[in-house]
Amino acid sequence: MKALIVDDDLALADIVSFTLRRAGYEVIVANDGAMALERWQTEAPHFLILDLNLPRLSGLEVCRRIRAESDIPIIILSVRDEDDDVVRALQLGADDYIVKPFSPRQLVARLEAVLRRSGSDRPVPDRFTAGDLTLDSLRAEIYVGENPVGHLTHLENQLLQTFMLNPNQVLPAEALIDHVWGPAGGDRAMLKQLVYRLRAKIEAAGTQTRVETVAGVGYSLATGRREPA
Amino acid sequence: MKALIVDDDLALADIVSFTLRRAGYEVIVANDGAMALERWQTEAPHFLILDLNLPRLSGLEVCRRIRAESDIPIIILSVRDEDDDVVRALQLGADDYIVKPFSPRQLVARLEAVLRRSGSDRPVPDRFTAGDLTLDSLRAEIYVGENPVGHLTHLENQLLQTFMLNPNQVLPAEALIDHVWGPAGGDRAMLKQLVYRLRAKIEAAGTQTRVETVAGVGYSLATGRREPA
DNA sequence: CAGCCAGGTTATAAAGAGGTAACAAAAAAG
DNA sequence: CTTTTTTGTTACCTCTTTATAACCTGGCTG
Repeated sequence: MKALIVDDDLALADIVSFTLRRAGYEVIVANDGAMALERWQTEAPHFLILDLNLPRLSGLEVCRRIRAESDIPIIILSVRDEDDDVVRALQLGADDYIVKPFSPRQLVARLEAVLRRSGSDRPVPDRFTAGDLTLDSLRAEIYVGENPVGHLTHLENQLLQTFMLNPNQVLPAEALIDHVWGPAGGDRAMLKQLVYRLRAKIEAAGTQTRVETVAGVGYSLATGRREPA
Repeated sequence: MKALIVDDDLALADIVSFTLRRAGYEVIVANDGAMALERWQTEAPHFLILDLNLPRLSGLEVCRRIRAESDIPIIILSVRDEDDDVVRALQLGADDYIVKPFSPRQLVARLEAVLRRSGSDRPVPDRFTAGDLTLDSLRAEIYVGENPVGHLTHLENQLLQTFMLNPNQVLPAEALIDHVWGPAGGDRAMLKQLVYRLRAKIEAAGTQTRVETVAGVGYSLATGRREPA
């Protein structure tokens, strides 16, 4: 997820930049209004952290112009905390208004609240791939390439999903049982049975990917490629 | 648009209440946490203004419980302005956090920013189309092309509308129940029945569009066209 | 070599999900 | 206040999914 930080105070921009990077975002910086618009166009960031007091083009104006064309989340970060400023910025379409000096933790929390609400936060991934096999965990459907080749039951879906989150790794039986049935929900006999049925389905699908047995320990999803060291 | 204000300080609740009413909102008040949940259930407000420091059930707990069942906008209004409090509230799913004493103008501006972002401000359009089937949700009338081909009941209308807002997507049973009956309002048996009745009507209408079952998950409205990747 | 695991296979039973239908309660219409 | 429509409830049936048990196999150990 890519952030565009707009601030003419380089030290400030650095702090914000550092904060967001640490929170796991990619960061681009612009130092004035005109540059902000340009970067916004060329870089297509996912959201903006915008100072109001900018050379060349005011923050409010930047906000207005971007809002005219895009619905991207915009968070204002400003020294001014007059009611008028806040209200005007929000009315122009900003999503939040934070007054400097700001708390990094709060900035991130507020940002994530806005992202959550805007729907641009990463939705829980519902599609997994291992080797040539793909699982659509929402539909519980498996594919080889583009072709649907089979339908899984709840438990099979759950199990394959666990495998795909840890491909080419040996997963102890206990861990698998926990992931599929939850704690105190399953036993080895049930897992054995489930593995058997899952194997039948993915073998019928005609894929390289297999569930391998690791005697005495558990199972592992082999993608056919060499396992990374 | 209906607000639920939750605050044990009656004077404060009155001020907020007055502010929102003047801004054109309908207002309901609750004075403690338990009452808040009850009112939320019975009154189905469009958003919450929530104090944190409540008798009987803390504001955070109210927030958590409501978030477990609903996506309704929640704005926290609290005297506490510790970073920890703000961050925790936002992480629990609150949309904004305003510190008392608050500015009425700013409260309204922030509220409206959240409502805008949450999409609850734009009126639901009253005409939907999916494939060759059209729904006039105001009249609860369905058409194939220009010809009216059937009349739906309230619930059927609600359900089809939900489908048409997300065509060709798998909608989990829970989500459908929520949209049709609201939180804590329906169960699978009722949904099953409702789907059965809706299917009868749209099948009788002679359309390509169908409600498909996704076993173990929910349903999906299939328009007959290829689904977008 | 006999016996005993662990794990694969097969079979069968229990549980559950979903479609259909009929009916009763509640709400709306007249 | 009666009649009609809508909604909720229950029951039944079928098909799928899941659990359980029995059996088979091959490797390992005493």
